[in-house]
Amino acid sequence: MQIKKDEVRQRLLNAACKLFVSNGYVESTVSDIVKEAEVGKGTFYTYFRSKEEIVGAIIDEGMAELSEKTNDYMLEAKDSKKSTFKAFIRANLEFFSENQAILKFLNREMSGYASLQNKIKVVRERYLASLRTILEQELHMGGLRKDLELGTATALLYGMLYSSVLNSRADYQGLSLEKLGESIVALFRANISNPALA
Amino acid sequence: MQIKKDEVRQRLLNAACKLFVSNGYVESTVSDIVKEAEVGKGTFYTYFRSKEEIVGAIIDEGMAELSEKTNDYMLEAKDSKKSTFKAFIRANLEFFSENQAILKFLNREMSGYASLQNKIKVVRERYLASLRTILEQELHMGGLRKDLELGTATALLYGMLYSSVLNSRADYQGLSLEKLGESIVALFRANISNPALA
Amino acid sequence: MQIKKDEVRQRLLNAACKLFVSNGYVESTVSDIVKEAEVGKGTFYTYFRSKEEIVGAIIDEGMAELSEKTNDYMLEAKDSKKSTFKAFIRANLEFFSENQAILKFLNREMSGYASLQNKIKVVRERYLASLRTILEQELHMGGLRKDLELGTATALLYGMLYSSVLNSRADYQGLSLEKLGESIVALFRANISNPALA
Amino acid sequence: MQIKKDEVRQRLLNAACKLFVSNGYVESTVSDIVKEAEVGKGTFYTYFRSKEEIVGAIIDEGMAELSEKTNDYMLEAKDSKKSTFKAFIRANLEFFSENQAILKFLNREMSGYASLQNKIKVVRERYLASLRTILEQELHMGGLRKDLELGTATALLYGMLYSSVLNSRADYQGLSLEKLGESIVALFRANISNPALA
DNA sequence: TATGAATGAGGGTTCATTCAT
DNA sequence: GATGAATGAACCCTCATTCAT
Repeated sequence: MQIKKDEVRQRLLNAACKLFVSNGYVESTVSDIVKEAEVGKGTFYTYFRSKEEIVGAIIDEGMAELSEKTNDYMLEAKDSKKSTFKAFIRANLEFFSENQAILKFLNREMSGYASLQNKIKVVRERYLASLRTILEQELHMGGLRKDLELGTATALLYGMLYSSVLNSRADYQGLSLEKLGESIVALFRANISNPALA
Repeated sequence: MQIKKDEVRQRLLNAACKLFVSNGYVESTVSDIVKEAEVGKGTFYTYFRSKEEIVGAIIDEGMAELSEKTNDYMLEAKDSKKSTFKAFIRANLEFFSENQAILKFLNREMSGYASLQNKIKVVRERYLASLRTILEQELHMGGLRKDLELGTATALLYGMLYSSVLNSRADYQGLSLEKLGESIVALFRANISNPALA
Repeated sequence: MQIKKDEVRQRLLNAACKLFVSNGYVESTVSDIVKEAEVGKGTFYTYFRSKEEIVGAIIDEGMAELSEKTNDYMLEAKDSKKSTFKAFIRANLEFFSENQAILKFLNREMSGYASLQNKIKVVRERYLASLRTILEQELHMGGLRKDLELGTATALLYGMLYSSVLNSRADYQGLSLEKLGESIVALFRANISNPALA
Repeated sequence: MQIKKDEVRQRLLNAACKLFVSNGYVESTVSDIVKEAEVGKGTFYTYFRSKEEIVGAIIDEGMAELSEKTNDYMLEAKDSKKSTFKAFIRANLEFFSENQAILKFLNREMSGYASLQNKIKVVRERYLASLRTILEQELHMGGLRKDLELGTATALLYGMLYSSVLNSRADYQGLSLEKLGESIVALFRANISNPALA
């Protein structure tokens, strides 16, 4: 019964995610979701108190996955004594690329639904903290230029990653994740040609 | 008559913009807009054929203003023989800062309303072209590091400007536009320690 | 001024009639009417108190014309000592044929607008009275079968004329007014087996 | 469940029919219909996709019923070796009297609603065909005067039935369906003086 | 627990009518 | 008198949510 219950919940979650991503939150009705999930309409309300609540659940799921992956990448980088910064950037771009749709959806709909605002804010702050941490580490290892204040650097890194994901497919088809990652790292590197700053 | 007419139109435009920004497009009803604009409900349809149309009008107005300002800044920079790049970055940050709300709205809602998609895409492409142009000019003047491909640089610059605006107020209250602008320029400069380019 | 005033009134009347006939009453807006009449919207209300009132005016105009024609026909028939009955039937069919469009409109929309009901009822009663009169005359002249009560006969005659108009063009293209008129007369004639009357 | 479902549907159908007849299609709002049917507003759209669709349903249901009744009457008349013509006329008058709405629809009270035009046209043609058939049968049996062409007779019969019903209630309260039916039959009879056919 | 018919608040939009110019 | 911008009541319809089964 527990198994069955969770299976239905997951079906609803998947259906909602799929529809939200392709049609947007407002244009995806509860009727659409239960039809996609192949359950009765009333069943939706057995698992989620409201349509808004299921978005929260989707975010939670996504962030859990992101968190897990990020940790994996960082551990892996540490183990292999590689640049955690470069690895992190690359890992994030890849993750975002894989989850582009849901990220676009979250970005798109983050305002306008008061009850979602807080959740999304928390999520972003957590993500920014992880960016800051990795920049801090890299700074300590001497790999970064020193003319940037950490907060500023974090914000700019966030912006680059963020827009890379949101716009990449549509506008910069020529840009590979590889190239983007390298360019971002390069921008933060002290100065590759100037040994005094390297 | 003409004056009165445009005044009402402008009131509706302002009201819609304000509400779209704070509540989102879907959550802002025509009833809300006319209440905010202090006109009758039917009056909305004297000036705009539909709720969707007013969004188009908002974008048009905003882009006209942006275009005008950008041209002004570039001319001014050329006249004073200053770095057009630095001036441009600063000008854009300022403009975005002043029009943060509408930019947030546009970013947020660009999907999900098919009829708006095209307009927004065009607008973004125009903006990206202007970024590319300014980077190209700076590159010719030897002020930019040469390890970045132009397309990549454009994308990253866009990302930085973009997220700076979207997130600055809420999350990085400490960051002044001044500092942000300088940091962005610095990231793209060939060599920060070279006083000639500073 | 009087002339001008009436000209505008007539333009509105014609425009309304044309639009009502082709699009129906509900689907013809006051905006449409004033556009067709090439006057300002407010002008409509200088000449008619409401949209409903203009329908009344159209009916009045039509009935005045019908009344005039009917009288002419009856006088003519009396003068030439012909069967006023046959002449009347024929005259009515012709008149209906010429005014088919507006009659269809009136028939179509006669219900549903309380304020029109009365006017149309009066008009129909006046018309029925004229039918009754002509049948009465014919009866006195011995030209009609005697197994029909006058009221019934009037109602049935009305029905035949009525549906002839409403359906003729669309459904019975083969039926000439000539044939229809003769058939109707024949039905009411005293005895078909009487060759003299056939 | 099935029973309940159809009961609500039928309540809506009855309410709509009643209101359409008394107020017309345009003046009968969905709100009116659901109020009359004593269901919630949304319930209307559980059973009918639109206000227009319920008209189609009314026509379909009505015509099915008419068809059934007509067949019954004709069979019964045949069995009892009575005049099928007389029975048919009487049956139609009775049915239309009870189902005035159908007749109004048949006569396109609702023109201007393109999607209904076709349905109504088809229905009317089918009905006219049935009138023609019954006249043909009667003709073969020698019960009808022979000076009428079949098409003309059909059109005239339609007109008599039509206006008898539509106008009887309002205008000729004195005329019973009985009397009307007899008069119509008489008009078409070969020879009224023949007591055997009277 | 699962269901889906029932619900009604609220949405965008239309249009007859008014009234200041 | 002529105008058309302004108006808001009323329309049809949607959909998140409830609840009896």
